[in-house]
Amino acid sequence: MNPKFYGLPQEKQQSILNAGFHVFAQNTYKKSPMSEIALAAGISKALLFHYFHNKKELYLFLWDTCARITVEEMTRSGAYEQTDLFGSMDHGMQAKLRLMRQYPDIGSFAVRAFYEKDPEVSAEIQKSMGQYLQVHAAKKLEKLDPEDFIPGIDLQMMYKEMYWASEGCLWEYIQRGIMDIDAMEKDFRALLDFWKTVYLRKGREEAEK
Amino acid sequence: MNPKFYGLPQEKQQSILNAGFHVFAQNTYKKSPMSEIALAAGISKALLFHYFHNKKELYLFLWDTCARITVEEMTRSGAYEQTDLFGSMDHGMQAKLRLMRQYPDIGSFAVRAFYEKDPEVSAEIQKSMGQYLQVHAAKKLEKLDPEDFIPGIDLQMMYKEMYWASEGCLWEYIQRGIMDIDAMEKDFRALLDFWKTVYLRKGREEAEK
DNA sequence: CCTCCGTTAACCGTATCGGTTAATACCATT
DNA sequence: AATGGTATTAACCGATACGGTTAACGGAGG
Repeated sequence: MNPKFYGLPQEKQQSILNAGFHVFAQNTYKKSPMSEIALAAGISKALLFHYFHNKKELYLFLWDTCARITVEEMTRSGAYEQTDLFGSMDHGMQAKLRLMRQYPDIGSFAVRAFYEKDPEVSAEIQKSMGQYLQVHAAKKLEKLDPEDFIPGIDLQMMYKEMYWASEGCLWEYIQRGIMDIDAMEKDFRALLDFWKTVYLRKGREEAEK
Repeated sequence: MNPKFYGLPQEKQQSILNAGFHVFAQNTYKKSPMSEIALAAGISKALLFHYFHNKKELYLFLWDTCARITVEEMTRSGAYEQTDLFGSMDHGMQAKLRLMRQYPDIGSFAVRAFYEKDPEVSAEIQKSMGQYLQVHAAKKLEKLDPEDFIPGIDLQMMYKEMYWASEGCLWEYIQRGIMDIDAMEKDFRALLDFWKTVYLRKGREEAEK
């Protein structure tokens, strides 16, 4: 990959990244044409090939960038430090939303790339994704104090359920293709508040009044 | 569309449908080649063109079939008659699972087709989807008796949350591409049970013991 | 006027597309 | 064995789209 790419104005860099995320998110690797990416980025195909010597290189660069900025944003948001469950979910989602504001298609791209089957890229994707996802769920659960929650609740199930609900909410927007981040934030806030009144002992007591 | 298609053995018909669902679910309409569908269905491209005169016809046929069998399965499962909320969700998901067992990619196809932008098909998709989704949520909520649920709960939010969670759970499987329907059913059952203990007044009382 | 450099139009060889055609393979009837 | 019909396909067609290259354009600095 041509280092001159980093010399580009930030804005141009982002529009190229976003064009790549967008096109690769919609179709298979093989069926995502470089010409389409160049068009979406507002540059010529030749120039795109000037910055990235071939399609594979661009694809893997996008993948690495995607992983890098996600981890960056996550740590910067402090999502990993938070001890309070809802607090850390809040920070995490905050980070995700900030990301999606800058790179609307980064989520869809990440999922597609992760499950991409094309032998030209799949191996390297799988190899490099070590840190990228999860692991945190289990550790997060251990630290929870059951006393904070309503009696008898299955905390693991609760966590899984919350995760699915936020993913489901996210996907509703992603699929629709309308990236209204503000609306997403509102929805997610509502979810968090709802969970607090339902799952937290304290929340329950207040709601019953 | 050639009526001889219905003369085919059920098994062959399904394999063609599934091939279509699969390929069209993975890529845009324009970038989903007929040859690939034929290959996946185990027939020649020429024969596929014998049953469906052109790509557009096959696509719209798949869409109609998708809508038809979904409604069929839903009504057959009795999901629409049920008055109890969890009961109707149970029946509904049961129907969905049965569908996905027969047509693993029908879900992904439906979503993609619904949001397809290609002018060659998008208009007709939008036109014909009248009954296909929603409407039921609002009516279902009106019939709920707040006395059955824990006091102070926002029923609309609860419903939305449950919907998102099941969608999120579903998508996790769909995205992964491994259609382990039995595992999905188990997960969904667990969700339902969890919700009952958390949201239902009766469930809460039992759990607190 | 020259040179450098970001940028692109135009090009190249090849692969793939939607769709057709003419010929096969198959099978029941005579 | 010859016949006729039907299911199925290999081979083909013109058009287009692909990844990647090249030669040239245009503007800024000297």
